[in-house]
Amino acid sequence: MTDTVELPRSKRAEATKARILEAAINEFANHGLAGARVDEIAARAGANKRMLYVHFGSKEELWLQVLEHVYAHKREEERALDVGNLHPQEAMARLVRFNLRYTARHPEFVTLLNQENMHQARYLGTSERVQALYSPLLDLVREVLARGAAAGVFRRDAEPLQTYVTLVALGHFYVANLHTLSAVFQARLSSEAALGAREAHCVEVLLGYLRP
Amino acid sequence: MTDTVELPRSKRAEATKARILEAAINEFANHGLAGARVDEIAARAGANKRMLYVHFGSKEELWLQVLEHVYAHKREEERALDVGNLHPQEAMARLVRFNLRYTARHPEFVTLLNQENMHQARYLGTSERVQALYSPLLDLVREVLARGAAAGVFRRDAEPLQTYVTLVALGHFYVANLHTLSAVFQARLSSEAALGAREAHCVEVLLGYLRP
Amino acid sequence: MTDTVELPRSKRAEATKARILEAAINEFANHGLAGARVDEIAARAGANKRMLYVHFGSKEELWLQVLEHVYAHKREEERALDVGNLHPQEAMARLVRFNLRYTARHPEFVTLLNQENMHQARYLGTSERVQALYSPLLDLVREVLARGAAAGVFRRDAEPLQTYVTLVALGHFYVANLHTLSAVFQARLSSEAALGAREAHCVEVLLGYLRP
Amino acid sequence: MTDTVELPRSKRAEATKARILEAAINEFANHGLAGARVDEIAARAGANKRMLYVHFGSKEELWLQVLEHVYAHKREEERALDVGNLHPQEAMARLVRFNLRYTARHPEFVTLLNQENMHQARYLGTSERVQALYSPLLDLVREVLARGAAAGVFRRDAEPLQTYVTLVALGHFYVANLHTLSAVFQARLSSEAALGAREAHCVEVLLGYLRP
DNA sequence: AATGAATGAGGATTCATTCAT
DNA sequence: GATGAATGAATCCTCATTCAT
Repeated sequence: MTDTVELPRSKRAEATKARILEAAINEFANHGLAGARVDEIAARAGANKRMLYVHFGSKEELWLQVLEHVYAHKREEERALDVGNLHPQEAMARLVRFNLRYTARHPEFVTLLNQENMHQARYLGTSERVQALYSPLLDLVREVLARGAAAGVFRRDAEPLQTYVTLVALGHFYVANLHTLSAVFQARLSSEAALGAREAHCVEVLLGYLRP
Repeated sequence: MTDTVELPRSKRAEATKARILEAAINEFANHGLAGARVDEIAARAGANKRMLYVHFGSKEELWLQVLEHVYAHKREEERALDVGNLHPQEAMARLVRFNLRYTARHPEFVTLLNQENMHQARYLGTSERVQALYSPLLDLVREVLARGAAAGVFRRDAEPLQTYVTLVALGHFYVANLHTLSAVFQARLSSEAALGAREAHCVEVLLGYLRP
Repeated sequence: MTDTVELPRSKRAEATKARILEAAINEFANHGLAGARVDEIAARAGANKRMLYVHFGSKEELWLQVLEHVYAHKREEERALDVGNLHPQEAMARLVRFNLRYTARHPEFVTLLNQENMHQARYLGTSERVQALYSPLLDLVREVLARGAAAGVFRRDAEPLQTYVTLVALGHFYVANLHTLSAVFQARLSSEAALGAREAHCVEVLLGYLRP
Repeated sequence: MTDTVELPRSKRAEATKARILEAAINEFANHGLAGARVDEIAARAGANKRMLYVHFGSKEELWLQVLEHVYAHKREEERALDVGNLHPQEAMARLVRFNLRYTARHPEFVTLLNQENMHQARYLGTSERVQALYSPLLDLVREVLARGAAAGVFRRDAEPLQTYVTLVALGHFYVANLHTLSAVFQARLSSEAALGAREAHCVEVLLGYLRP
């Protein structure tokens, strides 16, 4: 009996496809759509270049699937958040921390998004799964804001969408600009200490703003 | 001994170089370093491709000069800001608005920065003019924070660097993600109305946070 | 010791092979040897690509079998012609008409032949069934010419081979160049009317020439 | 003084383009559109592959230009024909011989035409120079037919277009099928003797048909 | 006999860069 | 300083063919 059980045929193909996607996320995140190399992706995936085309059709379609994948992944983690029985302020702090930490753990999300924005969302615009991109986090923000306002601990004029964008921005920007900020301020902002400090600050900002 | 006087290059050569830089900013902003085409830059500049190499040496060196140029441009406008005789809250609001509006007016700044971050600031890291990148805005933030704290209208625990980063993030993120946000929320966030609303919100967030 | 009796292959296998051949005729006729796609042939045949290799060995061998097949098919129809009891002139007219109509009904014959000529008959040259390619039509022409000459209704100096080639040429060329002729003369030469007119003309030419 | 005078710049580019076209005619004639290799064309032309794209844009556009070129070349030679002061029969014989000889001297014309027909004249169909393809030979045929009829040496019912097609077919088919005919009849039809015999026969056929 | 996955060589096309004038 | 032509290395993609069930 051995562990290296031969995968059933379709499973094996599925695995190849998954490895290619994984490698593509990496390559695209590091080099962008134009800078990424199809050969490199295949090589890193330990797959034949042809398979990339069998499974994804073209570099651009692969790009789209990568985008959809990282979006879906973040949405999934957001969906798993449960702040329903936390005090509004603690709940909001949790959301802020989650976002910052997720972004720091997944810098590829930031890079890919930025690239797609450079392309004016041309690819996402054609996605049929675009609706799946809608953020559960926005709903959570909305709900927590309402609870906080009702409880009198939050100001009543905070708009959910703006607040959501701000919340996301606080984490996203820091990660997105880690390198240039570090260069300009000659600091290692990616250290856990720096990240922790940033996290505390972001919570302060949002809760400070929301004070009634 | 001779002073290394700047040679009075022919006006025409200077103009050609300027046109190439201009075209490069555009091309790089729209397509990134890898996606940009040297032919296109030369064509748009109405210059011979060879001139690009005469003036800039290589595509990568041109990229670096573009980065330095857009950074310098923003710093220049920041330096022109004068909030010294404004009330701290009005001064801070002014800084927030300035940053958002500048970013909105210069989306290329955002795109280029994001690209450079993807490259882990490899090019800026080698820049000898990096010190010129240091932000006057940060000094302004520091000074206004101090004035506000002294006057008792701002909290005393706001760190200048964190506050500066937050201030910049609020504008930058919005512009950087205009397209994907628009796609996801099916809205035209680039309208003046939307931008105005965002501006008001950002001011609210920062001033709300800074309340003692 | 066993006789190498032809194994009664499964009916199913036989059918698969036939479908592949059919699909190959089409694909080769439309795209030529180099332009034809093995994947497409298999797909059109509703067969697995592997089967193509099992039954035919390679794309080139398949090409040869296709050639032999279409040649054999024409020869078969020629063999079925019976003009023995027709008056020489009517017999010759019949041969002309047959050839033109057959060619029009089987444009793939023309295309495949042309391709093979481009290849300088490299594949047919290696065929072991080449003798099967000898044309019964030539024998018919020879015989009718002889009868006509004997009867005094045909000139006596018409050489059978040249006459055969001319007869074939009259139909073949028209079909072979249908598209470019149509383009150049801006006419729809593939209509039944046009084909009928051409048929009448060809008969006129050959019988006119054969007048004593 | 040396003969290898350096060509003025644009002349040199022109020469490169011409060499590429020349090489392309050869490669396309021998291998067809799909079978031709761009690398091979460039190599044979002694040119860099890139130049092919600079001058022609793509393989398909090069194919079109090749077609237009060979057509134009034949039309030019046809235009140079002068049979106005020959006796109708001699004039017609001259046209037949010219066509057969031209075709034999330019087998690439036949191959290319056949290929384009296989593609259903897709490329010529998009040509803007299609009108240039109209055949002066057709006009000559028309004129000679009229003169012959008027002089009472030709039948009066010969249609010019049909007669033209027949005339062209007689030569074209022979050249087009030289290889398969040789294979089937085990003869060397490309010898001068065979060609001469074919020429005599073709003249006989046409003049025989045209007898009143 | 049949299948789906995989392969590696090769194909058209594009790129940043340099040469010759 | 400026130009048009040229270059060779890559880049994306495709193909006929084979492997492992």
